[in-house]
Amino acid sequence: MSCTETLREQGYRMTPQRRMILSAIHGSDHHISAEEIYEQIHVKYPQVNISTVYRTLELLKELGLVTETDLGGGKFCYHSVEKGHHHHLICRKCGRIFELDEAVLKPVEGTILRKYGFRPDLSHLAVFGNCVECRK
Amino acid sequence: MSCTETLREQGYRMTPQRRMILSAIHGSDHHISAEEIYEQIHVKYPQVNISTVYRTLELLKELGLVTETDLGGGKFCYHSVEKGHHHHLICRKCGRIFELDEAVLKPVEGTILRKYGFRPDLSHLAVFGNCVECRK
DNA sequence: AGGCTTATTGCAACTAGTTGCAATAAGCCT
DNA sequence: AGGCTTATTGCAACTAGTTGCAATAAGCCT
Ligand SMILES: [Mn+2]
Ligand SMILES: [Mn+2]
Ligand SMILES: [Zn+2]
Ligand SMILES: [Zn+2]
Repeated sequence: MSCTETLREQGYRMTPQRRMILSAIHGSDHHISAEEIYEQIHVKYPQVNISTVYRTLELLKELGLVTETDLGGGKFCYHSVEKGHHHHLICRKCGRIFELDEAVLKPVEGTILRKYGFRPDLSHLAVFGNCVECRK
Repeated sequence: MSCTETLREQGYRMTPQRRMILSAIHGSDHHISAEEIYEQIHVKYPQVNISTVYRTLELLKELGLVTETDLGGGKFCYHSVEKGHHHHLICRKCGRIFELDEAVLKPVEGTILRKYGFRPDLSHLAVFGNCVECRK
């Protein structure tokens, strides 16, 4: 199902602003911040307000179309859920970011569900620590 | 080793402000926010600035005396590391917070270290999801 | 195509947290 | 105890993100 269909299905409307925000997210091959999305749109359409960007990201998160992660730089980063399930390992010393396969945390999901009856959302985690290089 | 000793050992100084902030954290049996710490001090000593609270919390984190967690309310929460190692399960629907035993994530720590050479800091995580009640 | 309902937007004012800088005060050394 | 070095503070100005409200516009219904 397309993003537009998902929106419409839940009673939300597709607006030019939302189209531009989605296109910025889908067009970015890395994570993108709210500020970066805003700047990209602002060049062509300066009347678009940054609060619309934040509100739209909030909505896209809720609809499960976009994931939000705190990668430690003081800003949240976003990407399309279509880009696959993975987590991030972030080095506290050098700041480099590595991908962590979803499978590594899968067993824990079951353990938490059985032990606490709690279904954790382990779909896009940021895990801080120290990388190979920085541990030497 | 006491908090004062840890500070001194690293060349930091013990000030009345730091004493008050530490005492607020140690005195609280739950998690406490920066704003709450500030309010508590402000009643008696209105000249103390909130930037000092934020800066001190930053330092105490770095020294490993205090843990910081985003429990989802838009504010960070703090508590003394002395209060034991645990993680939090936070329900996205009802907002209730449950404790998750550290042991549950221990095996993952080893897996990540072996597979990626990355030493993750899994000492105080916030895991979002849905609780028993809200899954019914 | 035009009218109507109501979701969405831009705006302005706000909140949590950060940062540079000059004034202050820990605490070392005599 | 008093002087000196430099870590720390208060202050003011800033950044990322949020929120209430009136104006606007999606898209349904005729
Ligand atoms: Mn990612
Ligand atoms: Mn805790
Ligand atoms: Zn590193
Ligand atoms: Zn719940």
